[in-house]
Amino acid sequence: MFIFNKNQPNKHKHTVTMEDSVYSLILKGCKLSQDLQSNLPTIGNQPNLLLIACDDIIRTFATARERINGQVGAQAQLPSLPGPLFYPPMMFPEQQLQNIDPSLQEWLRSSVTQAMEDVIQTQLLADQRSSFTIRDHAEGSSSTRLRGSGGDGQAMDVVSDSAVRSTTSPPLRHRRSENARTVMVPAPRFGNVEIPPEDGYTWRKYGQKEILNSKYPRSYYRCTHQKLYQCPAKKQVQRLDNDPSTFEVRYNGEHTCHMSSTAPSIPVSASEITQEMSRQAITMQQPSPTTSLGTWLSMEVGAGGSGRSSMVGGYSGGSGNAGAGPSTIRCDSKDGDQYLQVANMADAMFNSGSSSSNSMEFIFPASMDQEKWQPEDKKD
DNA sequence: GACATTTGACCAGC
DNA sequence: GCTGGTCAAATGTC
Repeated sequence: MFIFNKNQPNKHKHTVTMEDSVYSLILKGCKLSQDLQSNLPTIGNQPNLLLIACDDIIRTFATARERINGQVGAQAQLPSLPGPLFYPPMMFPEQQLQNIDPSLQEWLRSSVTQAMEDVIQTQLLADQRSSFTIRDHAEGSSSTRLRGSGGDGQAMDVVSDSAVRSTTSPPLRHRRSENARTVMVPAPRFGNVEIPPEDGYTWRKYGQKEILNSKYPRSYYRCTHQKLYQCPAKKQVQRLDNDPSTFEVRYNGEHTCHMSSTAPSIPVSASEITQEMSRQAITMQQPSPTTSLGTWLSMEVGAGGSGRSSMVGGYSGGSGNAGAGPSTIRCDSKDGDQYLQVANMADAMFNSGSSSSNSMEFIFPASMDQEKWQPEDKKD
């Protein structure tokens, strides 16, 4: 992989110009976002100004995207990529990072995470107004079956308890919470397919039970912070007899742990999972304010890809494994690496779902071990 | 040592 | 008494 070297400005002049332009555009977009955030208190109630600011940001990233796409099209075809989640950890070359305004770095570190959570909250509100909401068991609609789409392109159904019972389980007799919510979650296509995808909260398994007339056992989880914050949230996970590739995940109790100032601040309800999965799976032809730029970029850059999107942040099991997919994906195209990195950076910034801290690590790793950045052909 | 999972035992609703 | 849900000791992992 070619690394931009300020000390040799004439070397690889053309490449540097082109790539530097893409990087500059993305950094400009970041700067515009930073400006917008700082100006929010004053222009937050002025839709026209907000629109202009958002358009500028979108236009900047769209231009970057066009250049990336143009360069990719003129070069060797990049390998097929399943989606942002499965990208190998990407870092900007250290020299590139040094070119980033320190204040911008700091903003990216500290603000983007909060901004993304704000976006999620906003989308949640919109979600709650839309028809794509989960039905509480108490509502008791036996015909409720809402179809979303899983992070890897698979469908995810949200069904009421009664609907689940009528199709997959014997009649329930007792101890079912009136506020229980059931989500049908597809098993990951990669990695540990025995466990349903990460939903943003950390759970501790406290039991497993063979269920009568069911081929698969039911696992019982409670919130990891139950003791610390008296968080009552629980969930039960069971594979469907007639569709082993689908998990029935039943949520009982609301998370209260995120209300604590020291507790995780990512409120993920079942409807958020639904919303996030559907958002990830949207096939985007044009960027829009609601478009996940990273996904959009990566889908375009990953020419010949499967078109499969994925949950950013991925599945992380209790053992600390990261990602449900292949742990590494080799990119044979040296030049392609840099475009993937650009896409990954954008993805980490705008498509990060629940693992925002990891996303920031993507962009600004705590330890900039340059050896890790060695191109494949320079390792060993 | 802290925290997670596993698994047999126990409790309680039906 | 059957069954689902939970407890808690044993065990594993980092």
